[in-house]
Amino acid sequence: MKIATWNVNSLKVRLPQVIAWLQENPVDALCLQELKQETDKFPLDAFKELGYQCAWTGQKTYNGVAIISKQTPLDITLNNPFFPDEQQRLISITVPSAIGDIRIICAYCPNGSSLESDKYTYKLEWFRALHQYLEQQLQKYPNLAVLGDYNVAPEDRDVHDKYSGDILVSPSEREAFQRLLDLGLSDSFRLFEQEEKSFSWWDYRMMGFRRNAGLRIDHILLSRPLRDLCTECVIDKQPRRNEQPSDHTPVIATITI
DNA sequence: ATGGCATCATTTTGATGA
Repeated sequence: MKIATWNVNSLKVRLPQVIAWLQENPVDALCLQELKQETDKFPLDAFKELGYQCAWTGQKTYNGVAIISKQTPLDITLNNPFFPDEQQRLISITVPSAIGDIRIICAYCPNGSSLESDKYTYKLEWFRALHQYLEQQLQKYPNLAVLGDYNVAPEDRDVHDKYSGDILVSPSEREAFQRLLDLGLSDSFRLFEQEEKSFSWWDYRMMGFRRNAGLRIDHILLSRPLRDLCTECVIDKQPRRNEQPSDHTPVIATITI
């Protein structure tokens, strides 16, 4: 099976690209972030026509997450039960498979803005609560996949040379990300040999993509049983070359079940 | 030091993102 994550930066604007991508890449599950669309505006029919089912939660203007899946999503959980939050950033589903149920979690982690910002405090609190939720989920679901925009570049090799900011790479953010791995999750991209300077996001400004001035902040984390079955993880740069692209591009993991 | 681009909401400018 293949599972993927893509921050689309407005599903309304990007829907034709998402549909085209799914036709080219008929993954079993696609996690979307930054729908920027109210829940009742979700384009369910467009995905149904492709034979997909959906679980989603949205809000006006900001955030919003969805999981598009071939299997019927079961046990849909919106948000984090340990962290009351107006912002729609987290959704979980369960799908059946030959190795038993697989829990798929789609996350749009906060950006943080700057280290001095209240949004940064919120980001770290959000990660702490995510840690608590994943710890509980791992006990319940041994086959766990957590996909999304983490807004953390875990290591220096995940950051282009000229990046001058401290947000997304600060020690506290990296520690928060590492603490998720310490639960027994693996960054699937790093299970395999990869090209140097592999990124999943490029700034719209200053020709970021053309210069490959990017960051790797979109990740697929896998629990041990799924990690052992994971045979590939790739970043698909093609959608970033589209007209009117998202600033993020999809990451895809293959799990050979 | 700042803005640079894109999106959204309400406008001729601001908030947010990363």
